[in-house]
Amino acid sequence: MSTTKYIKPTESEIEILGVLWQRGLASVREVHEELAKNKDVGYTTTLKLMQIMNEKGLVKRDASVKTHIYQAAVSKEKTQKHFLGKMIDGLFGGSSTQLVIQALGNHKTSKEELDAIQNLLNDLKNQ
Amino acid sequence: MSTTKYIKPTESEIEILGVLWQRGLASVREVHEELAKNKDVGYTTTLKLMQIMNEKGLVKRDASVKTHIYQAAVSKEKTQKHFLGKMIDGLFGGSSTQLVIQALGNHKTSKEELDAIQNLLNDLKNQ
DNA sequence: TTTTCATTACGAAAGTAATCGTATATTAGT
DNA sequence: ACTAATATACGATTACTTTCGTAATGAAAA
Repeated sequence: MSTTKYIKPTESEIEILGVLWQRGLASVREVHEELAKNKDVGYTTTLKLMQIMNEKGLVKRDASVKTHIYQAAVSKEKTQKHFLGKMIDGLFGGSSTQLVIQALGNHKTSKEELDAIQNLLNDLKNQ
Repeated sequence: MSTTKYIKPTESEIEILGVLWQRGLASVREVHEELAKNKDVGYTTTLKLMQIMNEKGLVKRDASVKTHIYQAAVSKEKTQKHFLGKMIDGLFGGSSTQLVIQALGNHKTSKEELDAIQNLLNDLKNQ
């Protein structure tokens, strides 16, 4: 039995995790530059957030070098799963199917993607 | 051009909207009793939230009677769409397919539901 | 009419998230 | 060794969300 409790990242924290999931390792500055592409925010704000995330256990860092190097300490899949479940319960009446239908209906999906979903669907049907 | 800007409901506000979407019309007490089934919260808290939601334009109310009657002023679909889009962008790298795969993979889905998705998929393929 | 009861209005506090200015420290270049 | 540049640490502020106590209101019952 695990006593580790789930720490829910905030919206800003998810943005930072996104960069770390993509890069693997990154300094505060690298993360900040990436975020700054999409929004106007100060460097120390990003720094502070990442420090807080470190305290919470959302990221880990190597502080043995001058420029601390960070990495995500929570998995992308687990986080996706958490928020997906939350959304299904809160907005889709517990029906993942409803969510799937909305997601497919509202976005253009390429043939390749449709095929990928078709394959998954076939697998599920044959279980 | 619409100047109406999207108002993002908070988590508690979504719970209230959920009740209103389900019932159509409801008093504060009715909403509150519903919420109280799942969490421990005071009546005036629910009241206050619904008053704030009214100011924000998330709900409308008929105040001509003693017991005000509320209804949602934002559609379920629009709200679902908004949060879905946000989640796809923030957590699934913009790929709705990735989200669909996760959603289908992590939840047991009945044959009927799989068929419903299959039908939608066929429609999309034939477009 | 007076009391009682359910309702709304209001304000303030507590909790959480995000922001950034300033101080301090460390490294690299001159 | 001194200076400049870049980094981290820290505290404080602002904004947003949730909470609920208390007062005011209005309707129904006694």
